[in-house]
Amino acid sequence: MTSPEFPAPEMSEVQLVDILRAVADPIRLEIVRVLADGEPHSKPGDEWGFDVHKSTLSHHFKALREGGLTLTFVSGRTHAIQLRRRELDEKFPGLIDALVTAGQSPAARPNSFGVRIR
Amino acid sequence: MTSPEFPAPEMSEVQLVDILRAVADPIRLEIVRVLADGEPHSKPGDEWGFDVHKSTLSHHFKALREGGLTLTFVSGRTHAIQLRRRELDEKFPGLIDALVTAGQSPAARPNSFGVRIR
DNA sequence: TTAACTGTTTGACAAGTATCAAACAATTGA
DNA sequence: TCAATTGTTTGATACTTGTCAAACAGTTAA
Repeated sequence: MTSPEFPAPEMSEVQLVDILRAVADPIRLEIVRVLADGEPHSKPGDEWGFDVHKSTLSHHFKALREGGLTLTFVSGRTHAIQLRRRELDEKFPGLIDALVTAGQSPAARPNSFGVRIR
Repeated sequence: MTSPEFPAPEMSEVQLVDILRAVADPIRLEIVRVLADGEPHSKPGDEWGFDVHKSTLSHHFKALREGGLTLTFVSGRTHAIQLRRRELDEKFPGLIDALVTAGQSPAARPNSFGVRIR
């Protein structure tokens, strides 16, 4: 079963600065970029490829959740994490996109038609 | 005369995380929002309306400059600060816009940090 | 030259944070 | 029931950071 989420703030209480503090870390920023599709991702430490202890990774997941960026679902003894993409896009328009897009080559960036130049 | 800028990094060396760390502070975020027009602004502490010591404000200006967000110009005994808007928009499309646009209703904002001048 | 002005730099300090390691809790499988 | 699995929590530590206060440096005015 997928049930008791870990506590996360209401989006109405989330301030822009909270979001920025949460992503102002290389590891957490990379996590957000991976989660950008808005789908749930399982979070076994191994698959992320970060060279940090599992407790450190857990600390970062907590920072993202408490910063208002993600939700955590528990399913058996595994957990899943999901970016609150819809809520974030509504309250902070363009922010997640900017975080994901930044640094990519211009050709890889979506244009106004949502289509990539080939 | 307007001349010796303080040292600022080349935009090619600026990482997204540096930018995010620089704006992940209430005072610096507000400064960036004010500077968002890309024009030079004089920086006498009084006009910003923050309730911090002048040396603290100077520290924040330095953080923005070293983070790659701003340039500082010296003119006589006054200084001016300017957001590197064009460069930032090119390298991090939509980011500054998102920071300025994001969140609170315009009415709720002018001083959402509760800080005042001393 | 001397004093006032504008802002930076340095020093000190409290608070926050990224990290590892070990202990812990819940679940699943044998 | 017992052991393995998955991830969190707690404790310790080193590092970073936001802040004030005081000293400093360059410029302008008297």
